[in-house]
Amino acid sequence: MKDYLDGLNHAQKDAVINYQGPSLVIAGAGSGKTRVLTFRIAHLLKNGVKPYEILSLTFTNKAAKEMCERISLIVGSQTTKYLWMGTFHSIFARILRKEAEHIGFVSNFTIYDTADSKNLLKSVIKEMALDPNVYKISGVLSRISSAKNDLITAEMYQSNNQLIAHDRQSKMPELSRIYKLYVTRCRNNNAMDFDDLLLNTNVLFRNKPEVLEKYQEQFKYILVDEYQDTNFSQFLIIKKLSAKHRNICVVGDDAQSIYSFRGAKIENILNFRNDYPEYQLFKLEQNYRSTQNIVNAANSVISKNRKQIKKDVFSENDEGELIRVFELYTDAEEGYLVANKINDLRMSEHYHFRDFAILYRTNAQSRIFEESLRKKNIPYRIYGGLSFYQRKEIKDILAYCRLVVNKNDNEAIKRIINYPKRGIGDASVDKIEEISLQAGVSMWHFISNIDKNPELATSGRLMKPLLVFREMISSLTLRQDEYNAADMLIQIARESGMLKEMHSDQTPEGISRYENIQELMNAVQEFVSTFESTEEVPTLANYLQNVALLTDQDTEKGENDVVTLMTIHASKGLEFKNVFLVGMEEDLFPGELSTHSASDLEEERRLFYVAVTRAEKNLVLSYAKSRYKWGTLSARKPSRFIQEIDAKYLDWQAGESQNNRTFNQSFKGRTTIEDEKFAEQQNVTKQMNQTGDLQIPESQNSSFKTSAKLNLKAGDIVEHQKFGIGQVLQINESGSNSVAIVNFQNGGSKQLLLKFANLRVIKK
DNA sequence: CCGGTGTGGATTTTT
DNA sequence: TCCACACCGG
Repeated sequence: MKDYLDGLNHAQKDAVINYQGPSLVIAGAGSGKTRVLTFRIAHLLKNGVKPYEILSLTFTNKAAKEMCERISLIVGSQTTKYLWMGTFHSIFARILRKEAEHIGFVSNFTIYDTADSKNLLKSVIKEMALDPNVYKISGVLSRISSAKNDLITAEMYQSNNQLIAHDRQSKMPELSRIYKLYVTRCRNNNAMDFDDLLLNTNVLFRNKPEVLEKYQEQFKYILVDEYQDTNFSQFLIIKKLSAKHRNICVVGDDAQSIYSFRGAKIENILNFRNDYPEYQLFKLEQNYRSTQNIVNAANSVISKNRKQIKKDVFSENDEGELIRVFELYTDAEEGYLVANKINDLRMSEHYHFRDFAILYRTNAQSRIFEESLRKKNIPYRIYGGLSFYQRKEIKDILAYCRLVVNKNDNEAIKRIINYPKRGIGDASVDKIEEISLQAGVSMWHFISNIDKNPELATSGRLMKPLLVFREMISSLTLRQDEYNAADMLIQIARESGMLKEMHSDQTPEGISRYENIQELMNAVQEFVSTFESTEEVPTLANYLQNVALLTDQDTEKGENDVVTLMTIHASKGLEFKNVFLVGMEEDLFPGELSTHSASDLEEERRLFYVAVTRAEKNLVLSYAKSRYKWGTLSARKPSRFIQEIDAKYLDWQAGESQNNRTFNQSFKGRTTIEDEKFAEQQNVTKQMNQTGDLQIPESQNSSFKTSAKLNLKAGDIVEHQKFGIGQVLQINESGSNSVAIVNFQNGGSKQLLLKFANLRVIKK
């Protein structure tokens, strides 16, 4: 008996040691899925399989990294280093770079993220002189994306009568041509979008059987995590790669398939038995995470779905508390309740803030909870929103890097040719693009030859800045292999003028931008340092290779003790001692979505299941009987899914304080709570208390947007959207701009350019 | 380069 | 209703 297997239960162990042939591991929520996956790989390695013969695919970098670390603990990091472990996109990007010439790309191709794709698509639609109100960027892009995920190339699209008919019916007959031109432009730019990484891998394997064979031979064992979330394109890659050895292990839970809107096909996991008839089935059914009540309640909901693989998830933990359902009158009341409950539980059970999560269906729902948490001085962190790599300043500086590495990247050049401003205006950029497109060359090619064709410079004024720009980029390009990525980044930041631009901007936004650049530099420095013991050189090109595939979660900082707010989608795979599932009204969640087919309903039910199974100890469901949406207050009903939970697991409670509180249902304003405590808060003299904290009453009519006309004076208390509460120390008038120096509660004093500041006045 | 005005869109989003 | 954006005029 090998000791490293001892900690596994029977089912887990079975799934680990039977590693030959196709395996389907159905892993119920909280059943130790990652454990099985890591131990299975470790077990393969212990049984003499070479690390480079193992291909292990995940959906997030975080999952890959975590798994790698856990395997290292068993077999050592020298071995795991050679595993092919990563996200679908990063692994196949790696293969595509290696084999780029087989499909007509250059190895240094740029990976376009969604924003890049949108920009490109925008200019395609403009180029084709189509009405952008008819051809909406996001709609068109999602059509193209789903075509790609179904492996329908532009050529196939064109000759697919059904699709063409559909487009004609939806009044977008040009979609097929847009798709084609978009693909052409990507190719011209030597760029691939996310979907291309998968599509082109399929194309590569289809067109070059000898290449496919090479990888089929190499990857003797293939493992796929979260198999229920794979799309058709991913499915086919796996199928092709595993065709030779047929040692494929897929792990997942059909009950947690919640990404169909992104092309995920639950059928992939449901039909595994048909694709690999000789498969072995392993079911992990013991849930180690949650109390019996939570597990049983979750089961009672998901059992109503038709499309599913039968399993019997159970818990041997304590029976636990009943699930509490709170019916409240308004969202403000809901926020108040959640904040109160967090404090109560924290006091009575000694939980940390990080033991709490507030989960909701859509990001927009977070606001009311932010407010209520802030009022009670409960620290929190919102996940979602703009990711680090999506920030303008980061995208800008990376665009410089991209251009240095890939001269065909027109999207990059357009982004930074006049940033910081150097006198090459929009009209000139359009002209340059037009001429170079007609000439069939990249914009960079045109610019770098501008002195040979001076007559092409649209105006004499343009020549000089173009030459300066060319000189800067050329000079950086020459250096790119001499210096490492970190040094290059600094040089780019300096020589482009970006650093200067950032530095001179002393608004809080400007300061934060500067800090972001700094943070990027740290990340690059870290990347460089991982190369220390290797012979490879951490060039800028190397760094750029996967940067588009990084997301915010990968740069996660050390975890603070804070309450977590996120969407249910984002919570997948995580667990919390106490979960508040809020906004559980029918129209938000769900049943009455605009499109409600039977399978949509089932997916919503799975989403609900995912949410419920995040909780370990306490689960609170809440909904408001009335809620503002788009400015209108209307009556709400509880989500049908609450009723679908077997009633014996529920503890219904009306608004907690009906005894000592009266509810104002006249709905004037959003606050309808009128209890002593709250009234007290309203009357609190708005000043700093001993600890320097502020007790802030909800101000009724002030909003964040009228900052330009605030007329602040020293001594005023203000609230900034990002920086929180502070007191104005001083106002400086400089020309037409007023600058306030504000002392913020947390984060010291900052200068605010009032024009830009998202301020509201708390007290004059 | 700005500020004012008009318009359209308002699920979820691991890559 | 509330936000981001495109557009226009000074």
